Amino acid sequence: MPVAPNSSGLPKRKVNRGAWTTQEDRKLAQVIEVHGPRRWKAVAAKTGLNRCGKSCRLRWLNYLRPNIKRGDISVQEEDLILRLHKLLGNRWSLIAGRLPGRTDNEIKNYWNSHLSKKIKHKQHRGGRSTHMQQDSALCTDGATMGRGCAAQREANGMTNCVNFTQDDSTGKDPMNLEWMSRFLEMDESWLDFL
DNA sequence: AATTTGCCCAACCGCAGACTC
DNA sequence: GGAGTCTGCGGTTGGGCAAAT
Repeated sequence: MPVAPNSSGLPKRKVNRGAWTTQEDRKLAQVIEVHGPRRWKAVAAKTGLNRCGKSCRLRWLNYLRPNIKRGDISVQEEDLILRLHKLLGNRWSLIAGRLPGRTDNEIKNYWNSHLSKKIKHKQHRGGRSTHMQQDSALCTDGATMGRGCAAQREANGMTNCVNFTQDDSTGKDPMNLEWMSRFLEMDESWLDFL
């Protein structure tokens, strides 16, 4: 396929796509080490890999970033994901922020491949006796969940008990899982009260 | 052994909000 | 204040692999 010319009449540089190679990873890590993980367009340019900024950012956040845990989501983590999803809906980045070393992409994938099925299965078997199941049903259906679901909670003031800001989800000062579990238990009793 | 099916996960896409000039 | 650009997010896709047929 011919490369479309840009406004200057020169052919557009072909953007590299697809899986990252170890050489590309190394180069990206080197550039980020020097310039930091920001100004992604500039980072992408400095790597000389013909990758777009978005692609570099994603690769860094989901794979190259230090302290990333991969695979083997523990029972405790799974429980936490379920509870947080119940509270926040498809706000994967916020959920990931409460699970040190986990990425939003990983949690989203884990939810879509494991937990959503688990919940469906449970509902099918055991009816919908708990509010958890009810809430999951509300929040498991593609476009209707996510921002909308969490936004509704916010509108109801339900997430105001804890300040889920972007800053504290960066992993600098991750809350431990026990603390979060305790908070979620509190939140569940509060939901019962409603 | 070859083919089909289903699952997992990395990566891309489109959008919205934040930021900069 | 408005236009253009950048960043971050959630949804979706497609390749690779293993299990099933």
